[in-house]
Amino acid sequence: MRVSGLFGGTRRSAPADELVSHQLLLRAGFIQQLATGIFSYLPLGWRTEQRVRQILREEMNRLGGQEMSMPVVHPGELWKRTGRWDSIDETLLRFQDRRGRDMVLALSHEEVVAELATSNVSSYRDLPRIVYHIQTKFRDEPRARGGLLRTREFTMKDSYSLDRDRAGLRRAYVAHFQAYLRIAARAGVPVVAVLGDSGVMGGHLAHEFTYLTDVGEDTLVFCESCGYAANQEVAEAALPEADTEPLAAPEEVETPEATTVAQVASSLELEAHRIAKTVAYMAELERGRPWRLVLALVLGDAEVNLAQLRNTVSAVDIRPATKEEVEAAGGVPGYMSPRGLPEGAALVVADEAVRRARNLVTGANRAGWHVRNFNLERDLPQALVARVAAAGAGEPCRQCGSPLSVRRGIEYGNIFQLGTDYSQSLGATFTDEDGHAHPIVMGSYGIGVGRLLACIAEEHHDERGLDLPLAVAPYQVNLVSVGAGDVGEAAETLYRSLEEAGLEVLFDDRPVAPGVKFADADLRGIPLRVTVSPRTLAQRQVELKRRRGEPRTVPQAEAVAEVGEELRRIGAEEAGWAEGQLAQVPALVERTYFGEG
RNA sequence: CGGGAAGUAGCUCAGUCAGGUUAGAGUGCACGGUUCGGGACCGUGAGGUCGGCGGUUCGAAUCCGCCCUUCCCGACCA
Repeated sequence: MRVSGLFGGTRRSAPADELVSHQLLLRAGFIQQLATGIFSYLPLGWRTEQRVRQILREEMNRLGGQEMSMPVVHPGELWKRTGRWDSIDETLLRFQDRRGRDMVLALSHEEVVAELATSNVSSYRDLPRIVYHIQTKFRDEPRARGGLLRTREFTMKDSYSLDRDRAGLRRAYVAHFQAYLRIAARAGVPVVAVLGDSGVMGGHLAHEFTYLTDVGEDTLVFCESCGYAANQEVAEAALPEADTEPLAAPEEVETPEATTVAQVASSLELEAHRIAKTVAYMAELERGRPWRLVLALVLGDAEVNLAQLRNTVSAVDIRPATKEEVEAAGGVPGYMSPRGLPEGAALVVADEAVRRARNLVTGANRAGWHVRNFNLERDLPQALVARVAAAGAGEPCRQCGSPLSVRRGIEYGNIFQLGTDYSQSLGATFTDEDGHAHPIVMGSYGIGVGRLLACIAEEHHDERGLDLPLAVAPYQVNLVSVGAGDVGEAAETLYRSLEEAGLEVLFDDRPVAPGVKFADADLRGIPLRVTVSPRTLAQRQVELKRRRGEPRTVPQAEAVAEVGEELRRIGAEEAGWAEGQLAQVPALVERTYFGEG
């Protein structure tokens, strides 16, 4: 490809306050935004996307996946049958066709796969199967952000496993677990696997594959000592021992101006974890029904784990309550607790650690007052008890007791053990050897292609621009001619020779100053630059330079061979790096819990 | 959806507080010339419903109201 004919050039500037990786993808002419969270891929970006897709295909095929294609537009009816029409909020984009029928833009394809299975799988002989496609998804996210990090329209590689039992599901799950690590390694992105939330996909066990970076929007909890790793949404710290001190009688105590945990702790001269903190939320427990006040009770030094709270009360949606909503239920902000609220005013969920502690301090629902000697089981027997406190840095690991650490990351893919929820609601069954019908056991596995691209850009750039791995770069070689005349002809000849040798070349043939070409080459991040100039030509040589390496010259006559050799070296180095990343996989699989079977 | 900010040339932004000639810069684009190994220089030129609608005013990019769009921070996910 000639730069002179390329659709989409580079830009000198990009909007401020965007992620660096996003700015570079914009400036390099890889992507362009059309609307919030909706992007076009320009030719260079598209080629990189295709490279990533190729890696996905190879790894999916390798584990026995069969590529296919499923529709983007689904009848709403199908989603009503699995309940997701009601259980998913506005993230699911709904509309009607000309006949007034409900339709949805797919945000994943569990329904369609299960529906396909009803007619394409009938016997245990038709199992196991793994199908996948790489296709557009739409999720009307409340807030798209960070360029490709979080878009509304995006490409996902989603695969689905169909098995007769949990043992089969476990095999497919482990195969994907390994493949996802391989894919990231091949794309040049270091990732870790963490326990994840099964969320709207339903199901039981889930892992997420995360690129660790401070700009990530996920919070992960790690134990350096035993390797426990989980998204904070599902992370659990070790539970404290149950208190054994005798229950004391409740006693109101005046705490003027003490509306925060810190103030109460200091005013009563006690530690924060001796306080039962109440956090108020409003939850939509059933679609279309009025929202309900939900009070979460955690120890004073803990934060509420919203995902866990949401799962505990099976909420469709949940958000922090406003002061007005708290007051409407009879609560006094700053001094609130579920204790003493009118019967049924709120759904109360207490953290297990609160249940185990005795004689805590909590709000009196009266301005300026708290209560000593609060005991959950005695004073609030109706409260639900669950693990709704978030595991934070420094808390003891549930597996080994070592202090946990917290980091940020970008989730590029995840895997779910679905079980039989979808197959049961859509009637996807198979017949076993004895003629009995059973629901098919399903798994689902997703990778965000654009998000992976964002991770690649985040990992591979410097102040000059992108520095892409050969495995995903839009072209292998960036040929640059400096000057016209003989140089131009020599460059043309080399361009043809490189292409004839089967190499993918971006040829900057524009009649512009060398500095412009070099700056653009650096910005686009193609791994190998080849320069033909009067200076090199005078000695019958051309220059080879890796994106971040030192230039060297090679004889003009051997240029094609030298370029091929250099590309092989780059490829070998990347493969070596990937092997290093993957060396730990067997141990990781060994110590990772994948469920029974 | 809550909080904050912004919409002016293809792009990045001044100008708006304090209303008043023909609305600016840099960059990009076109043409000419000089250059030719790190976004070089000189000249000429094209390019704008100042996000939209309404209001105030002799007069609105500027003040007021409503709406739309976009970004950032929170609550949600590949």
